[in-house]
Amino acid sequence: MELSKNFEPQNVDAKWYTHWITKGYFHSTPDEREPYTIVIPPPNVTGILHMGHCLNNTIQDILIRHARMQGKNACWVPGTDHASIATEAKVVAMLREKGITKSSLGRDEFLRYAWEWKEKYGGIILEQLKKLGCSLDWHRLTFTMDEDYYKSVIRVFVDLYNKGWIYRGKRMINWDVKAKTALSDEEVIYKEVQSKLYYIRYRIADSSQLTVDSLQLAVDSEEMRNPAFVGAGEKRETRSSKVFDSSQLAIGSEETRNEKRETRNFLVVATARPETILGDTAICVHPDDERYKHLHRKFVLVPLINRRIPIITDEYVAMEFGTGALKVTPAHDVNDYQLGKKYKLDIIDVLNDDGTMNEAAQLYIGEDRFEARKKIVNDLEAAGHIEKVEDYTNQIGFSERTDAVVEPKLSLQWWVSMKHLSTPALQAVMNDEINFHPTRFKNLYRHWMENIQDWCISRQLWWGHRIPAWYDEGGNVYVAENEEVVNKQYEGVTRKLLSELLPLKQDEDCLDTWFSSWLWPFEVFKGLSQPRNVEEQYYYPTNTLVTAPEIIFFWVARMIMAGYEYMNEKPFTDVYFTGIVRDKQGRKMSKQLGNSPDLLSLIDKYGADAVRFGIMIASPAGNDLLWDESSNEQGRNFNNKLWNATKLVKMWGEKQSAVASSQSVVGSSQLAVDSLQLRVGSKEVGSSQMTIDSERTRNPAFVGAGKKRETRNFPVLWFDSRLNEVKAELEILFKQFRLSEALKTIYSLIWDDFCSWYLEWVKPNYEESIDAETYQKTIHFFDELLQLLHPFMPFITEEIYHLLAARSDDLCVKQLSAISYQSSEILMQGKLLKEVITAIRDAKNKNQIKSKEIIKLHIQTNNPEAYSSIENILSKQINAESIYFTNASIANAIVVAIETDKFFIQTEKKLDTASLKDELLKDLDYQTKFLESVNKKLTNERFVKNAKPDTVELEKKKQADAEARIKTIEESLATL
RNA sequence: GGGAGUUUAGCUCAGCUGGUUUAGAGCAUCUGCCUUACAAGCAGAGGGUCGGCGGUUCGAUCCCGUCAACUCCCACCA
Repeated sequence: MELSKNFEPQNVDAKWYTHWITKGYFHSTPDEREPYTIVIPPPNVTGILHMGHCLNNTIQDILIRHARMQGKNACWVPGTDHASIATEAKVVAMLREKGITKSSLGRDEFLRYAWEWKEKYGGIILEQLKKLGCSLDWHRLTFTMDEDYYKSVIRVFVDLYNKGWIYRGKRMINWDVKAKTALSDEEVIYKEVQSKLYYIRYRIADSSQLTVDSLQLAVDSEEMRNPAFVGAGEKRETRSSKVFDSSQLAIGSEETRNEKRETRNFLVVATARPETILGDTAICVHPDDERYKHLHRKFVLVPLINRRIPIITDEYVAMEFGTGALKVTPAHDVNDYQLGKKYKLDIIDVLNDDGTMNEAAQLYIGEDRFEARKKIVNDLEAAGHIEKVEDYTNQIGFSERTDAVVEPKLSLQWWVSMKHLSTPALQAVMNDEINFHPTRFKNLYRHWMENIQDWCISRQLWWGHRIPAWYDEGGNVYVAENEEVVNKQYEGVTRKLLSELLPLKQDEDCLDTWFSSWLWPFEVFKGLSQPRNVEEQYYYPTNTLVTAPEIIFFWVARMIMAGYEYMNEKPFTDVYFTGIVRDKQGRKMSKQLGNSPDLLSLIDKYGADAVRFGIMIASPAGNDLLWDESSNEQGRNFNNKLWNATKLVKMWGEKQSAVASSQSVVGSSQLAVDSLQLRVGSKEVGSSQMTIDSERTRNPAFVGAGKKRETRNFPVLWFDSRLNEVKAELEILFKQFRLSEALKTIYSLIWDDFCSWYLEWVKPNYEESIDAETYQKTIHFFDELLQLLHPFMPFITEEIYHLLAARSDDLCVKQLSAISYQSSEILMQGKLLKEVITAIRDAKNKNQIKSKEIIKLHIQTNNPEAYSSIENILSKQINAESIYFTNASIANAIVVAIETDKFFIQTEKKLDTASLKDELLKDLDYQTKFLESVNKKLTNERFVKNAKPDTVELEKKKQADAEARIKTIEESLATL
């Protein structure tokens, strides 16, 4: 069969994926083997494969395929997340295009559309994962809103409610005005924004107004902390009447820093959000601020609407910021809200849910907050209330999902108290029951867990798990799995009374997406819906979680909590945190920037293997990677290298097998091997014309006829040891999750050791054929290399595996063989051989001797034995017609020194002695300096006394070697 | 403001808890090759006071301190 010039992945990838699926290799069922389980971080149903997914899932596939080849029962569970906000946003947008609004549809109708959308588009990302080669067990596909899963989420809610850990409370939350929903802190992204700081004059209320000293109430710290107590604007009429002392008004006013400010009549406040002054209910200054001491307990008027608000004092205010006076808008700022609670201020919410001004604002009703801002600035200006406007850079929160500016908003939400849940979850990580890779994420985790905040779990959305709470018209709340249970549970006095009234109404809101995904590691095995079932017992706890560090709190921490709470066991043993994929300039890949490449077109262009290679080659655990398309080229080139090696070996096979089939001897004995040194006439094609010509066979692999067999086929022996050496290294790298390193190691083993050295060493001479034993060994080595590479690049390896020989099995499930003996002696010899070849090639190159040009090589060595098994390879690799051993220096030759041996290259060509001399002098200089540094150590008594004996020995050897080298170089210089 | 990480060749990174010659890869660069598997390749080469300064040590890229730059996370001064 003729193989194409280059590897063409386009036809290969799909063929093998289908084959693997047909064979059921990815499907796992419990058996007697040790399980190795990974649950996929479920991508959003709205998701489209991006570089982050690519990295993440490639890593998981590598781990799973590796485990599968190690003989473990590998199970990788796929699934998708319903992603309430993201999906609802997509569905709303789709409906909008059709001219339909969500509210006009009603909940049930809307959900019908949403499900339809999910069925139609929700599986795209899964198909993309198949293209990438992910060996997921598709029988186990799970969706976070599957019937059983849904019920389990609800059950968990009810359970936590009954434990008293879920409560309903009013609190300042992040409000997404576009999605009209609450956001958790984690869903808010702060960005630096250029804005303006407006200095606004508030007129000080006239002397007939009241003072406010009694407003400075004691702080009820208990109430401050417990969000459950935060009642709706518990306004209290606490202002006592006290006659204003007008004499205080003028005092201190001249001391203000800004003379121009009309302090006598005005108080100036700096704000970035002038539209919120309509919700102001106080002005706050620092109690020690001399500039404002005369204003304590006085009032000001809110511009434009003339609401009278008190001036209060609190140490919270930063004197150096702005004017040192802070406007307090409890409904629209988290800190102001705290102040409002502390001083029992009115709470005036001036915004509607969609971010427009409401009636309470009095002005600009129905206008968007940003529109209102423009208008109020004009109006304030016109009324002389603006003192100045400064440019100002501040941090503004944006919704992660809709990119709308987040509005702090007071609202009634459902919360989970995290104290009880977090304790075991923190311990598990701190005492290494669960291992983080890299370990430094432990610190981050601990810090967060020790300062954990209660979790706001309600979202004002329809797509998701509807909160199982029912209300009667009296405002009473009933929580249970469904309405029937509510009715049953509350039978008796309360319910009897209620049943005569209006029916119960279920909470309109849904649960936060993470409130379902924290059950993922066990609920994919129905650990909660069917407790203690066979699968859960077998697969749980899972082995490795692979995820991005960004969601360590969103998801990882919460899964650990849920695992201990509901399974009494950790959800996974190892957590591998991938880096964040960035572009060449170090920017995070994002839709907005448009710097995220289209993965499918990359796969089309380079093949899945090359893309997998590209993303893996430089992505150490936990470190970000700067991704660049050129890394795919490296992957593609590697594909071609493998492909060409295949062509070479197959070519040998075609020649070899034609003869071997008649001989049918595969290295069964020493004699058989010798007799198999064949040659095939190059021009003849038919096997009948093939000839055996042992005389003419000079396969360099077989040298030193008198040697013991073990030392004879040096390339095979060497590569065998080298391969096993690397296998041992790889085992360690896999244990440490250093997959990028592992790939580099395999890459170099294949490209350098196998292709550049081994294949060249065993390559038959022109028009000769390879011997059967070497050929069989080569196939065997190739198989093992493909196996090592398979987890990283599954498609091409499977393809080549089947091209190399007729197979009854598949590489995908081929079990890795045990690591066998490595001969350090042979490895050392191989190293020497490589060094000598390189040095002599370099010498030829430097002397303008073409590599093809034939030379004579003389070796001066104390140990000619060391060369006996490698000299034939050596002469072939450097194009030497003969190798001689000598005791004396050879005149007019290029001299190369390696350790204590000297190599004299004789050639027809006239040598440039001047440049040779330069080279030698340079080397001499280097060696002399080196020797000095070694001598310095060895003459240092303290070094000899304190250093480990081994180290001293090593230094002594270095000394001896350097001295020998210097002697060699000096001798060589003398001969020139 | 609090915490973490990074800083090694032009670029991207190794260097696994102090001595493997005076630090390694891969890209990129340069030189020579269309050599019979591979020019998306082969054979070679050059390139680094290991961010700065101190300290510990016989010895520091590695340990400690400090400064600097960059990145991320947390907190949010209107």
